[in-house]
Amino acid sequence: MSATVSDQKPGSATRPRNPRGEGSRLRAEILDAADTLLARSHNAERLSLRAVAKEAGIAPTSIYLHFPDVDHLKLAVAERGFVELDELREAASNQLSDPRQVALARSRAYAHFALAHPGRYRLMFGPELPPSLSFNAVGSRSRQSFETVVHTVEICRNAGITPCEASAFHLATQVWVAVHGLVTLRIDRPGFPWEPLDTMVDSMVGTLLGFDITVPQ
Amino acid sequence: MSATVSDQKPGSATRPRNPRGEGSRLRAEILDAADTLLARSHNAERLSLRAVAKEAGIAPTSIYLHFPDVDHLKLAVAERGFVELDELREAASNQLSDPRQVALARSRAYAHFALAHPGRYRLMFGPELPPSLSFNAVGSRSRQSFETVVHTVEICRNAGITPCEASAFHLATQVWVAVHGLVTLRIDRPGFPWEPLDTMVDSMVGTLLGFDITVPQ
DNA sequence: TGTACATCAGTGAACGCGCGTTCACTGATGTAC
DNA sequence: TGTACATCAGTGAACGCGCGTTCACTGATGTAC
Repeated sequence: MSATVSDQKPGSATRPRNPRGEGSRLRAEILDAADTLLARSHNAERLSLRAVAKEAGIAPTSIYLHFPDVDHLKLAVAERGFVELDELREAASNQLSDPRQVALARSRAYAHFALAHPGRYRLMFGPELPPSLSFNAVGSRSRQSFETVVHTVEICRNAGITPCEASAFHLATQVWVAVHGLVTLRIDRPGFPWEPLDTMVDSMVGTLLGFDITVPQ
Repeated sequence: MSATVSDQKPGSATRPRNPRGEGSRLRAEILDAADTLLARSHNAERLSLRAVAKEAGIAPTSIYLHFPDVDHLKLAVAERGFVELDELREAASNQLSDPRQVALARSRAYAHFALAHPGRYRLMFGPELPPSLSFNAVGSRSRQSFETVVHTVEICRNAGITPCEASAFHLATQVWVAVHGLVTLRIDRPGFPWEPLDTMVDSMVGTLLGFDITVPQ
């Protein structure tokens, strides 16, 4: 058990600098450290630049090599979260053909992501990012993410499943806000006597989209 | 326009002390100052003991005459919020007899309260209060507040309006989380192309409770 | 009627902490000549 | 082959700020004797 040069504890002061030309590796390390921090203390903790630097084992000033300020760091963390959320929803539904099953599976995947990563979820959909970063502008990651919900609902409509008088945008918005409310309250009020998560997601999404939740597999 | 002794600017250093025996007046002044602060900066601001003291025109230490720590101050602010929310819902529905109209009017009043007082709403339903204050325990103000939703749904069920296979608790929970998701996202993502608030509340609550939204007045 | 004392409604200074950001710097590695 | 210089990947000290909380205190008003 002899200590060697390659022994690198996280947060150790002997972190080796990246080789020339590979400075951008630190950017990923910073974002990883932020995710770690958010995962560790999911109790309403805020992300701070200094805490991220400490977790990454670097000086606070080194963050500025890759982000102009702390808000842009938060933005980058949120954007990585949207990528992961989209991947999880895709993975949960790409083997399914019934549009109803697709809608339910994607909604469940969304809810599971939120409850598995409450800190990241809050950064993505909560009040911590300043509105100046225009996170809900058309074309932004979060809007792209919402458009996949609209698309899923449109497939249901084209299959004649949902009530035809409501627009896909209208229904997608309802599904989004309902599942968002469900997961945020489950995170923030864990003492409430919640029914099982999947049961509630299926029930609410099924009702809002106008189909029964017990569809054949 | 001569200055007299009774000229009391808010935050002035010349705040007169309360008469003997009336020290508890300050408690209400502190809570008023907290509400003012929350109303002024509803952009994700946190309530701080020092900021409340400054707004009330007192020394930070004076808060401790009435609250053991900052969390109990926040708790008191939240509890006043629940009282006001209950009053607003009652006022919005006490002239109505149709159970469907009652359910919709109370839901709309809830949503209006949240959007009119986003800072207070976040304190009541968000992550800012430590779970140790057991805010969702049976019998707490927030649980009492939720029980009124269950009661409203029960009246609908007894009138044969809602689908009979779902329990009132089940449906009330769905209504609560749906409207909560709607108002928090409207607060935190004001750039999204939202449909009118009342339209969305009526549509979601009507769908979840199983009745059409265009009921006769 | 006078006075000592208790109570009440607060205040003021100080503590140690974490925060975002700035500025000047260090020291290794590549490249031009 | 040697050397001056530019670039790159970071660091360290310091700034002013707001935070929650502590401790000892002040000064007015009531009450007991």
